Amino acid sequence: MARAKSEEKRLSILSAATHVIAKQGTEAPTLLIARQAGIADGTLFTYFRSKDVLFNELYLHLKTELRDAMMPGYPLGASQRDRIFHTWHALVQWGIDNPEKRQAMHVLNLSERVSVTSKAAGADVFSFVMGLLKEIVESHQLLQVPVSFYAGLLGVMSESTMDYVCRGVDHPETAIAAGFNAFWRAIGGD
Amino acid sequence: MARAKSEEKRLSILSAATHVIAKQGTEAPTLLIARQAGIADGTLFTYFRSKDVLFNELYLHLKTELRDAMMPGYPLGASQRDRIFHTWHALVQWGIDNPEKRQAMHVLNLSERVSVTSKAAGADVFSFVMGLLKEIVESHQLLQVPVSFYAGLLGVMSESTMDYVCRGVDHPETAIAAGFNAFWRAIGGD
Amino acid sequence: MARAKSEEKRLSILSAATHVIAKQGTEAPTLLIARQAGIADGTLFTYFRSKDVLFNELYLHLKTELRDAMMPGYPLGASQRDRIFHTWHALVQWGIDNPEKRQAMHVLNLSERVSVTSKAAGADVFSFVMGLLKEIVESHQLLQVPVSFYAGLLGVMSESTMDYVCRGVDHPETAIAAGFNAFWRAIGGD
Amino acid sequence: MARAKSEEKRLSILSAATHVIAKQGTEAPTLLIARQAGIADGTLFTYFRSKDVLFNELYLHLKTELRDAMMPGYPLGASQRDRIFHTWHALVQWGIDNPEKRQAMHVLNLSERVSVTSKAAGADVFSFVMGLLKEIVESHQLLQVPVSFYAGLLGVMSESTMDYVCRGVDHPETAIAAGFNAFWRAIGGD
DNA sequence: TATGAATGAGTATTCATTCAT
DNA sequence: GATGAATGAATACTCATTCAT
Repeated sequence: MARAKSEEKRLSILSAATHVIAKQGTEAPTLLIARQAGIADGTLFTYFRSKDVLFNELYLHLKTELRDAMMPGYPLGASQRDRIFHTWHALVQWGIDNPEKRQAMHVLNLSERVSVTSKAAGADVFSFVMGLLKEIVESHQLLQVPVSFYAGLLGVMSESTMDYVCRGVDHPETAIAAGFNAFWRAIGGD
Repeated sequence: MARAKSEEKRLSILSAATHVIAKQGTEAPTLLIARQAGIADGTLFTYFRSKDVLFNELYLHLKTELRDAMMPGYPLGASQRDRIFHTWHALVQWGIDNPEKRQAMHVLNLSERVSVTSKAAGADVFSFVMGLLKEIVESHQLLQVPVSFYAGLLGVMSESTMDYVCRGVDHPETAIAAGFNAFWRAIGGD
Repeated sequence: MARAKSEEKRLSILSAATHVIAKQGTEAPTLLIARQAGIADGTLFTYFRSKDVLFNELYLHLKTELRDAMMPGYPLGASQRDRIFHTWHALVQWGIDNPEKRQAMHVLNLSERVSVTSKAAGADVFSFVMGLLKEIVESHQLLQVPVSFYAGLLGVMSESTMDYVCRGVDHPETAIAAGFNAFWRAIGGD
Repeated sequence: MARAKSEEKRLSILSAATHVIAKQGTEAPTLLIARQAGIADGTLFTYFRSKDVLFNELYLHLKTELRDAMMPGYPLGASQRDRIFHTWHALVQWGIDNPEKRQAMHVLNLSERVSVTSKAAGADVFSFVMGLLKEIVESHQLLQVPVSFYAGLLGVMSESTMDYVCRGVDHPETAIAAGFNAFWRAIGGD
């Protein structure tokens, strides 16, 4: 069998890895991840051939989960602003609700251990956002630089907003909105 | 007297460390740094007591260099837009001209090895920018969130711009300007 | 279940350490001990958390073994002379039969790596000898100095005797007896 | 020149080495010895070709000094007991007065770094004692074992006495005498 | 399949000794 | 001769991965 027995165990390893990576980075020993998952050191390697494989799979796992969190309630027929706001809000809310997952994703993004291929696959998650952004940016005539540049801004500006909220803030919704407004202006809105 | 400890050698270690950290991260062996600097393994430790000391000193060294690069030509009496543009331009230009230094600084910023003290000292570099931003943001009445939030945006949006340019682009100045315009709009400019 | 941690392997590490310490002292590399024990470098540390832990455990292991060698055949109801002679003989005989263990114990006794706690525990081995010596010394009215002084003499005079025998001698029993007679006279016997 | 310039500096290195070895053993870095002697690290090696050479020379230096301390006031025509007591007293007194030198000598005696040749040369220091002991032991008819055995007893029993006194004692002379009496009885005196 | 003992390559730092100044 | 920077071999311990049980 290509994949080992218990799916539950697989998930608990991914969850343990998220926790450990968020706290200690990618140099944390696999032993810690195994302990956190409640399994023996060696067992980890029946589920993931190597540490790098684990990290690549975790990266995609997290990206997928994030995408799934961004879908529900998407207002298909609404205005550009409402649609991109929904995306922004779902993204930031997920980050705030799952700080360890966000931190782990961030660390993995910078790690050499996650392959270019995985990173490319992870970027696809945002492909649907690209379409929306393209529509907006074109209508705003901001095409000196490609849409991917504005997609990048969405990424880092939302991260900035999450960081700010996570540092402790009285009214998260105000912050989320302020962040969005900055982004909306940045891409020529209003 | 014996050979004096050579400032030139010290700098070549810092430079080697920049190169190696940019490529491999902070877990790269000191042996590689020494080799890159053209010295013996042990010699590194006559210049820096430990790996951590080296990394902390390098961090401040890079921050200082960046600050020095942002000063010349600052248009003291000019408009808000011109002043913040000068800052933006110097920052982005330095990053484009010194991709390894930028990457190393980024890695060190995230590293546990660089102490909170060093990071605080490094942040002071941008204190003069804070003043300018405060002036702008207040005049634009964007105070639902503190100025530090917009300072964060300056950081990540300029990084985004540098990444974009470094990925290879025909007209860097266009990209730098496009990035600035996005930032300027984000902070309420028009 | 996985391989159980083998008591046999633990003992072979202790034995290898005895050999190496006797030859090279406590500064001998752990690599040598591992090689001598027929295991991999790193395996040593699954049995003993650190070099110091190994040395402390070895110290107590040897002390315990020595005590066990001194017990059998102790003539409970015999004269003072016969009882202390039995002790002397067992001690010297063990030292002659186990020159490496004796040397290792000696080296460990002087080493900073063996904790005060371990040394105190090791000293308890001789507590029963202290009782006997006290009885003898008091009956000989040699109390200008405390019994511990004469216990010290027992230690160094028996060591001296072992050294002498180990240097190569025709009739060990004659030497053992001569050494004992000197000690017996030293503590006021006869 | 076979020997470097300042005899004073040579002596201060020997003195520094005594101090450092007594405190830290023979594994103490030469850097510490140099510092203690008030000279540069490298200078030590113009006076002593290597660490081992330094230790061998120090060993003989200390042995010689001890011999010199045992000579004055030797009662040539006196009784056996008085002559050996003088030797004993001088020896123990020197040890009490110079605990670091005694400790260093002890450590060097056990060290692999001091050659067999040096140790043999060091033993010669006691050759004059051997003559006296021979005379006594023969007259006491204790010749089942050679005189060297009783010389060994002199060494370890006097060491034991010094240890006892150095541990802190109210009347050193009483202890010195008690130790001597034990030794005198051990070699058949009465 | 699960376990955890066994492996051995990898790494920061120390230190005796050399040698440029 | 004196200095102390330069050298690089040496060493305890860690950890990803394998494999006997």
